[in-house]
Amino acid sequence: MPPTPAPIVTALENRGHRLTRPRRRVAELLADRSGAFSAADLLGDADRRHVPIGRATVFRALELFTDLGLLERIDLPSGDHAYVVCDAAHHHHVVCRNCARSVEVADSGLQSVVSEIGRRSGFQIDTHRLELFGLCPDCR
Amino acid sequence: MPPTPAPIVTALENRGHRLTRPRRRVAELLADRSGAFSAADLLGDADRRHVPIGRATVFRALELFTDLGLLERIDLPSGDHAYVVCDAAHHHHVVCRNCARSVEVADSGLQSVVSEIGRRSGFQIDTHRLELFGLCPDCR
DNA sequence: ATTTTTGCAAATCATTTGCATATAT
DNA sequence: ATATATGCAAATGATTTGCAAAAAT
Repeated sequence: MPPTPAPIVTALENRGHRLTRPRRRVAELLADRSGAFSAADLLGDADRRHVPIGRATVFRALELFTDLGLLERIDLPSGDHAYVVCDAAHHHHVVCRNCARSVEVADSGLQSVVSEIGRRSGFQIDTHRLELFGLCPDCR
Repeated sequence: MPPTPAPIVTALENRGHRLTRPRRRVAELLADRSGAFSAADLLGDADRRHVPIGRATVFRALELFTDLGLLERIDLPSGDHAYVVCDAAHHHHVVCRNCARSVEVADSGLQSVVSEIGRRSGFQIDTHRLELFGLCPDCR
């Protein structure tokens, strides 16, 4: 049985969630993924690798991991939902439209753009999402 | 029968789409909406006002209008899909998390943030989406 | 021992599709 | 006249739910 990625173990423990076998399995599947993927992709991985996990459990784990900040749920230009693994706290993702590879990017100056928009619009801005899509260096 | 909003009429004509009764009806429903709304919201409007339009037709009109740049499809923090009416060409939307009111905002300095990210990540960035959520002046 | 989590299958929800009919050009 | 668009009802696909059994603390 492959090892369960440490950050996931700690994140679960910190918030009093149980470290179950199915959650570990999902964590392993995630560890082998790079870039953006859908719930269906993960279900497919599990199937292909004969890792037994219930469909509902996968959805529940994705939701939990997202709450814990281990994943972020993004929306592709097509409108489909996808997930990306997160390392840092606040950041955004650039996703390759060809191979789905994704990298986290720092908030380079976005913060001031956001406050500028808040000022101009009169809104009190709580959240923002910046999603970027294009071609990664390899796919260019 | 209420008037069909002019920009919609011209947008359809320009691209050789037919100005049908159902599309006019959708256009009228849109005109009476402010802020972000879902396909279901619109279907609800039609129902409530006894405006007869098929469900499929509403979805098809929303897709068409989005292609024409009259609407933008956004994703709420909840992950639900929503639409907002667009005036300008390129812009982003701030959506009130309380009343769903939305306003378009200019690209204040975002362009340079995007190119900065492109440079740092090595990606060739084609598209980006910035969605902002918070409280509008009235809901604060 | 107790509480949380699982897995299944059924339910739900949004969106799409096929196709015969109606409508705009 | 002819191509396009509609409406229906059925299909699809993704995600969620209820609930009894299983596993983690």
